[in-house]
Amino acid sequence: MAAKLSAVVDVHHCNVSYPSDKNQPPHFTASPLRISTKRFTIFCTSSKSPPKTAPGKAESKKRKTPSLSEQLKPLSNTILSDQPNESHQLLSKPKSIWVNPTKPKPSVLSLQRQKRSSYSYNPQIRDLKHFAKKLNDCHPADDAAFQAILEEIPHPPNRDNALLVLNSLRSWQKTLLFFNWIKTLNLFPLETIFYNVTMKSLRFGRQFQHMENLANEMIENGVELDNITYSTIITCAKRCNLFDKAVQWFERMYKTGLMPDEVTYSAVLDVYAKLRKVEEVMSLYERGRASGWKPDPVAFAVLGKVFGEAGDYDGIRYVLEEMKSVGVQPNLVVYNTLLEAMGKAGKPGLARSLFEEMLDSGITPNEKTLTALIRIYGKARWAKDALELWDRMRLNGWPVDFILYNSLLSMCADLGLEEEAESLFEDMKGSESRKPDSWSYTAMLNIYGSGGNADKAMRMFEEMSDKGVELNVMGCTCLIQCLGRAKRIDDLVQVFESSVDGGGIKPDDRLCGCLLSVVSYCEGEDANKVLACLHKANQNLVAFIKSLEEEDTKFENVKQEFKGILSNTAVDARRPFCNCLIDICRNRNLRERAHELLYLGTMYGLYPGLHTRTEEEWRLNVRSLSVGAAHTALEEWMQTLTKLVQRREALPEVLSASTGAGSHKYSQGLANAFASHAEKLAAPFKLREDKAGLFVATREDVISWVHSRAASLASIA
DNA sequence: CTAGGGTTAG
Repeated sequence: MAAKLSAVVDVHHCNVSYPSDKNQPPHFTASPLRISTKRFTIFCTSSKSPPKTAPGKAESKKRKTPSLSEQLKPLSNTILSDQPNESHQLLSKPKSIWVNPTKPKPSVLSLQRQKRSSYSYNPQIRDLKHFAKKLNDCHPADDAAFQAILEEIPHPPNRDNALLVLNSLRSWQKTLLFFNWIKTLNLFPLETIFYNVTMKSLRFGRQFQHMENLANEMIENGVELDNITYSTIITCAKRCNLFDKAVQWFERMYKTGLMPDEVTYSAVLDVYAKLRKVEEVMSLYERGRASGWKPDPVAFAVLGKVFGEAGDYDGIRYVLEEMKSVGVQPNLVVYNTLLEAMGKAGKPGLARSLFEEMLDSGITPNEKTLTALIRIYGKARWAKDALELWDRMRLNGWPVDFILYNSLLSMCADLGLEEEAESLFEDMKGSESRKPDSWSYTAMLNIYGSGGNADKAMRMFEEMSDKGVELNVMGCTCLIQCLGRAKRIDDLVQVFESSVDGGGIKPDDRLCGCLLSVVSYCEGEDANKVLACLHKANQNLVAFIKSLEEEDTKFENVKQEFKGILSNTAVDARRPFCNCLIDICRNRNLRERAHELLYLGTMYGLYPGLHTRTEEEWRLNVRSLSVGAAHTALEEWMQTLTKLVQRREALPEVLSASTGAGSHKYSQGLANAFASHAEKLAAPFKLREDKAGLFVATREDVISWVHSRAASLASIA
């Protein structure tokens, strides 16, 4: 199926060798490749081609939670007949499996929606609305006052009157009080609709327990639960994050012989989407299709969301193809969902063309559409498209809200558009309804921080406290990064202390990573001051740095400590931690330690694709490495290549190293640093003129480099 | 919110 297709193993991708380590924490993605090697080496010292498939991959993909079909087994034995439903069929158009027309199609959903009774006009509507307003205005804690108002109901509380009032109450507490009052009056039997209306209010207040009590009361009193009841229960459970409850009530429908209709069905689809259970969503979807269901835009929005969250482009394409084959025209929400999904799948170009398609079909974008696109262009650093879209927004008068304003500011930060951001920021200050908030200030701190403008960043910081806008942890991180780069360590300490001790900011792993990077390029007293800050946020990390500096610390200890630290670190922050720690070692002349850390980082999967091989070319990819880590990796690689040459093993024609072009305006330097280190090693890599950040050497270059180096070493000896 | 399902910011 789609999710599996995108997980296909990249055969050019797995050449790092790992000694087996059985004690890895469960959340480390162990490499599927375990070429056993006794040597302490990061790169494979065998030139044999890597296997096409990775042993153990299937193992690691094995699901830990039961699939929906497993969960619904009791159901499928009673109601559904077993059907072949292989997941790999999903990308193709579902075929009709039910060839024999005398056998009925097994059905998982009713093709007809729940019918609802029509309201008749209530001549007392004015009086009753007024009455409901009095109940709504009554103080929420004053039960006696509420009861007193109830007694003054202007018309007899018969079925229609009671229903009208019940529908007009706002808070769930009052709805429940009124519902119970009607029940005690016992003037007429309470039909399903009374429960449904009450439940709707409970859902609004996220009162699942009350809701479940009512549902059980219905069962006890023999009141029928219909599709509206179930979908309300299921979506309430979902909003309260009680997903098992949602599934439980859904299963109960089948057990009692009630077929879900498409509304209930897509509510459940969304439950599985929220749980990110892609396969379950698809299984349900496919079963629905096999039952003759023609999904509507809401169902496609759910599908789009689930693939977007998985970053699964094949899945998104599948949704688009399905809509076409079913004949459903996407609406605004579907487009918004798919645009968002394209962004998450890292496809800005396809998001752009989908947006144009949406405009061509006559749909006007709303704030959410534009927020998604602006964000995508910003993250992709597509300045031209971002600015062009911004122009079109103004030109066409497309809707703008506060979130979109802040997203535009963040986009400016991503692209380093300082002037544009400043003028937008001034606009916001001048407006009544969109005064800059902590998001807006964070974006400005980000801009000045990444631009190295410490003075302006500090001015923003002061302005925030003047205006009473709270600094959040991300703003704090941007500011500290900026002050660190400007070597304004005393200001840095002051900002850290005022925001962590006084301002109630809880340092997160990103902030720690930022402090760690400042430590890596500071010396002496400055480094100690920053370490003291870091100590308040993460004691173990500081202890680990100290142990790295001690000569008699054994590799085994480094390994254990580092593993412990990484396990307690957010996944996104692990590689930056490792990069900074390597830089710290290099800047303190602890080169062996740097190699140990790079080795461990590779083992724990922090540098996937560090080394890639095809038959013609081997490449060292250091674009996600810090300068020190890149130096270390280059040294390591040259050592490995030396061994291969000495053992006369085959090398590919081309050996290359990629530092990346550094698409961020302020993130240059890795290529330069790499070039000078290659020069220092006299390594034969030449920067390719036509490809930014790509260093290339031929096989012959490398072989002669190894020989000349051996010769010079021999002459020294 | 006139009984039920889907979409916006590090």
